[in-house]
Formats: sequence, C-alpha cells, structure tokens
Amino acid sequence: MSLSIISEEKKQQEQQIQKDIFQCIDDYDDMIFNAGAGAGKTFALIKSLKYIIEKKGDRLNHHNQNVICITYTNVATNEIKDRLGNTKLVKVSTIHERLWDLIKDYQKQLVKIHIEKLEKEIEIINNELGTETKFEKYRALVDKGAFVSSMSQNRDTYYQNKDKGAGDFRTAFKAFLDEQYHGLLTNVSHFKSLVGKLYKVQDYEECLEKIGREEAKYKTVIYNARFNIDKLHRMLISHDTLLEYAYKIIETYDLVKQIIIDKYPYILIDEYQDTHENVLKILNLLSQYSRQIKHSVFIGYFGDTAQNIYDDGVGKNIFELHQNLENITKVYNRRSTNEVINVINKIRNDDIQQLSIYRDADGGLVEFYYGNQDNIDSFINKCKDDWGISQEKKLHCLVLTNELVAKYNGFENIYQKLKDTKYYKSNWQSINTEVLSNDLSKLGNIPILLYRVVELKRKIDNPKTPITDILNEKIYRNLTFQELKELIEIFKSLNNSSIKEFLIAIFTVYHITENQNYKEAIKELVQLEEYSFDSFLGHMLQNLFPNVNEEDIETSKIHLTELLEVELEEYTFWFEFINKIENKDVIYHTYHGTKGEEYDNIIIFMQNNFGFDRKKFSSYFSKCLDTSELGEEELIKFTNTKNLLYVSCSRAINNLRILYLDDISEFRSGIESIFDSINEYQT
DNA sequence: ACCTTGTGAATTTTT
DNA sequence: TTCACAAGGT
Repeated sequence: MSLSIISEEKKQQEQQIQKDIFQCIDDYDDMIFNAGAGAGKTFALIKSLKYIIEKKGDRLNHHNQNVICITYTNVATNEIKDRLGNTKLVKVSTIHERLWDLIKDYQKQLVKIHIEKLEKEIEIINNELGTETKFEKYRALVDKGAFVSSMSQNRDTYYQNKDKGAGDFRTAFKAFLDEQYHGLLTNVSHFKSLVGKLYKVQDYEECLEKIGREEAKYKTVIYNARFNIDKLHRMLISHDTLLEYAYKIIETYDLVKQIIIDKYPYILIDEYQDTHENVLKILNLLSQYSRQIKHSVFIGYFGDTAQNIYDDGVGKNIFELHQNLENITKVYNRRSTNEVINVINKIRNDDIQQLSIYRDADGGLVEFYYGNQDNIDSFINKCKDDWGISQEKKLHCLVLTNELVAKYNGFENIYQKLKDTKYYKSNWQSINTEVLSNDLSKLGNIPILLYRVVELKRKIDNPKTPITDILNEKIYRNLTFQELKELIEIFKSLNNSSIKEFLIAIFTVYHITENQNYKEAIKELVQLEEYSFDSFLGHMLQNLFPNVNEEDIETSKIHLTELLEVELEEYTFWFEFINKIENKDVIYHTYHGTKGEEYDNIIIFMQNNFGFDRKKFSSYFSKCLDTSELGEEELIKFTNTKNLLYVSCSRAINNLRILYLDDISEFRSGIESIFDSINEYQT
C-alpha cells in the first residue's frame, strides 16, 4: 500500500507555507498561492478562511464586515461551503453572483453604462457594415433606407427562414424581395449576416428611445444567469457583460470602491487562473484604491497557471494585471504516485516541479500506447485485466467530446436523436449543457421533461420507492390512506417497455380514470393543453423543431417518436449519468469535465484533432521539444493544449495509460520526451 | 487546368 | 475558425 506515510520534514515545510499565507493575511499583503495539481489548494484556501474567522472574526463582526470567497463554479462554491461549515462571516459564491450582488442597487449608474454599451455596439455594427467586404453589395445600394425598411417589415419571414439552407432561403426571399435587391442574395450567408445586423441596430436604437422615455421596463438593467447571451435591447445582460459593467461601475465611482473595501476587507479567490480579465482588473482597482485611502484590504489568489484550460481565464497574465503580488508556491503533491508526478512535471515544464509528500510514493504506472479506433474496446479490457477493475475499483476513461461520452456511457441514440433536431442544430452550443448537465436547472425544456418522465417510471418500477416519493407533496398531502393506495395502484399498472408506451398508457388512463388525484399528478408532471400522446408529441415538436415547414412536420414527428422509442435501458444510463450514479465499472468523462477530480485508474484516449483544430495534439507533441520559435498565437494554442494535457494526466493517482488513435511517427520524439517510451498496441 | 464563390461540417467549459 | 469540396466561370 503506497501513499500512506507522510514525510515529517515535508509536512513541516507544508505548515510553514501555510504560515506564510497567514503572514500575508496579517500584513494585508496581496498574495498569490501557486500549487500544482493535487497539492491541496482548496485545503489551503479553507485553512486561510478559518484563520481569518478565528483571528479576525470578532473585529469583523463588530464592524459588520464580511469575508468574500469567490469560486469559478457553483460546484466549487458548494464544496467550500460544505468544508468550511456554517458561518455568516464568509460569503462564498461564484464571482458573478457576488459582483451582481455588489452592483445591482446602482441602477442609475448601470443604465448609464448600458446606454453607452448600446451606442458602442451600434457604432461597431455600423463600422462593420461600412468596411467589411461581405457587405460591399449593401454599400453599393443607392437607397439603403428603403432596403432597411423593407427588411424590417419582413422580420417574420426572415426568422422563419433563417435556419434554412442557402437554396431554400433564396427561393423564399426572392418571392417578395424587390428585384433590385436580388443581387444581395447571391451569397445567402452574407445576406443573413447583413439582415441580422440591421435588425440589431434597429433593436438597439429602439431600446435607447425607450430608455429616454423612461418606459416601465427600461429603467433597470437585469443580469440573467440562465442565458448565455445578452439581450441588450431588452435590458438583459449575461455573464461576460456583467463583468464588463461591474468593472466600469467600480472604475468610475470611487464611492462604490470604498463601500466594497470597507465592507469586505478580505477577498479570497479560488482557481484564479480561470477568472476573467475584468475580474482581475476590478480586484486590482480595489487594491490600489485601498492603499490610496489607507483602508486595508487583503486579496489572495489561489490557483495554478498550468491548469488554465479556458480561453477566458487570465492564466499567467495575472502578474501583469495585479502587480506586486507576494508569490507563495507549494511543490508538494498529496495525490499521485511518483511515476505520475514525474510525467506531469515534464508536461508543465516550469518552476513548479512537484515532489510527493509521501515517503512511499513509488508503485504507479504510466504508459503511452498508440493504436487505432478498432483497438479501443480491447485496450479497455486489457486495462481492466491488468488493474483488476471491478465495481469497487473503477476505471475512468477520458475522451475529448461529449458525443463520445454519451456513446460510451450507453445513451448514444438519445444524444444523437436530440442533436439531430432543428433546435439543437441551430443551437449546437446548447446541446451539451441542455442534455448532459448534472445540474437539473440547466437541462433544456424537452430534456428535463423526458428526465421527469424517466424519473417517474423508475420510481414506479422500483418496488422500494416510498409512495410519497412518487408524488409531489402538493398532491399527496391531503389524501387519505385509501386514496393514496388507489392512486399508487393506478401508477403501478402503467407497466411498459418504452417511454413512448409509458406515455401512451399515462394518457389513456388519464382519460378513463375517475381519480382526480391521478389527473392532478399527471398535470404536475407535464403541462399540456390537452392530455394525449399526440399533444405531448406536438409539444416536443414545437420545442425541438420550432417554425418547422408544413412539409417537414411528418418526418420530424417520426424522428421524435423514434426518440421516445429508444431502448429504456438507454434512458436509464442517461438518467444515471445526469445523477452521477456510477453503476458500471468503466466511467467516461471529457478531459475538461474531470477538472478538480482524481481517480485511481485512468485511460486517456487521444488523437490529433479536436474541435476546429485538426492538429491539436499532434502539433503539441511536434513543438514541445522546442518552443522558442513559436509566434504569439501559436504559443497560446500550445499552452492551451499543454494545460489540457496537464489537467487530464494529473487526475491519476496510480495507473495512467494513454492510447493515441492516430499515427505518431511524425512526432515520436516529442512524446518520448514526456512519456519516455512508446508502445505499439497489439491485440 | 485553375480560380472564385458559396456552403457545410468539425465543437470544450464555466458563469 | 478552419478546411474540404462542389459548382460555375475564365
């Protein structure tokens, strides 16, 4: 049994590092705590928070002050709250939640910033319309105003057709568009882009007028965390714009700065490398202003530049954005065996070269194999055999895309059928959040509906489910035992093989039963105008094929019916995935999705391409021997890939194998520089 | 034979 | 965003 004996000497040094952090807190020295993967960053953060509570708590309470702890995700927020225990002193939240809380009452100022934003956006669009080559034909129009007003009268036609291919779109538009404008339609995507921009300008100008007239809904700006895009013309801002506005308001108004400083003298940031540049700019402003007015503030960053895998994150730039930070690093690793540490050190290749804190850290395994797609199954089996994988000792596989995660976790058809709908084709960015999120509130309309149906079916089929769990409390609260029993009997009779059959049974019973409680329960489950399978399907159609053409309705309905006919087992796997129920011995994740996690046994499936980049990993390995020649753009790409590789490899505690699915002969030496030897995988 | 233009396909994560 | 490919023009 390795990783069990902690070195006394290193433990003492670890404690010294923690004391250094405390010293910074005492002296109000802004600091950055840098530590590699598995170093116990969150542990250090929590210890620091506890130190502040213990040593400064009374004074803070006396002055009605609080400590701010900001995290990158809601999951991290909950984890810190959990580990910290109950305290009113520390406000733990995501950066967005905290910033909105800080600025939302300054509506007058926010609306002013909003007006500036709208004006700037209009200017940007007009500038694009005036310069970009794709708008050349528009610029050549003699009477642009006539075209603009003609288009604004035909918004409906535009939105009904904008998701169609070029051919259909052209036909639809030629029918009513004045002949003189047909030239604009030669390139349909240019035309779509043009009209979209014209509409935006119109919306924004209209919004500015409404703000000017102080119309009811135009006096306040609202941050909506549920949507990923701004709806500026409706006074709604999303995540990035919130940060932008917060920065502006804090930059402009010294009073706001002072209020924040005086209320929150300690600000700690978890995973700083992922935070947005604007957040750093805000914190830097606060730090500088606090020195100016001589009201002390402590700002502490906890994180690791090498784990910056999102483009928005500041990463290494933090040192430029917030200068004179006290730099505290920790090189001890509490997670992995020496074999793993050795490899991840070579990947990060910077001044943090980790050492295990354990005296018995040998005994792990890291191996690099290459093969092809056909080897995947047998490779998994080999690892299962070699490592004695079982229900209790699971194997975690890292793949690059959610599509593969869905496939290997056993619900390929559900994912594909949803993906192949009109809605998710035009909102491809939404499919993964709306179908695969562990956070139910993020699931899309139809996925959450299907989820609830599956949930009900599972509860009914499981004899151990308590009656009260099947029903919403609203329904059963006022029922007598007899009524409850009858109701459950009806539910138990809905015994079916597929979601489709189950739904049909639900609605059939709905129409024949006299039991009002049942009807209420079904209404609670699905809210429809009419309770029938057809109307359920219609509801799905409306959501997943919005504005679908008359002639496509039938095929779309067939598509959706097929979705409902997918094997029940797949729905079970999907349900378990959403709920993170790990019933199988092999579990699949995306590389990105494993951030912050750790697993005993890992396989990473790797290949040349990822996303837009056909040579993501191949070019990484080609360049990792010598990065001196790289240009700025190339270096950003390189670092991004390096960090992703670092994050995924550093999840491993004991065993790590990589199977590369493309030919590696061109960049062999790059791989060898990190993984020592390369094995050809043979079945 | 070669060039230009238009089109579609590939897609991680968080707020 | 980048690439491949098809269609049509020179």
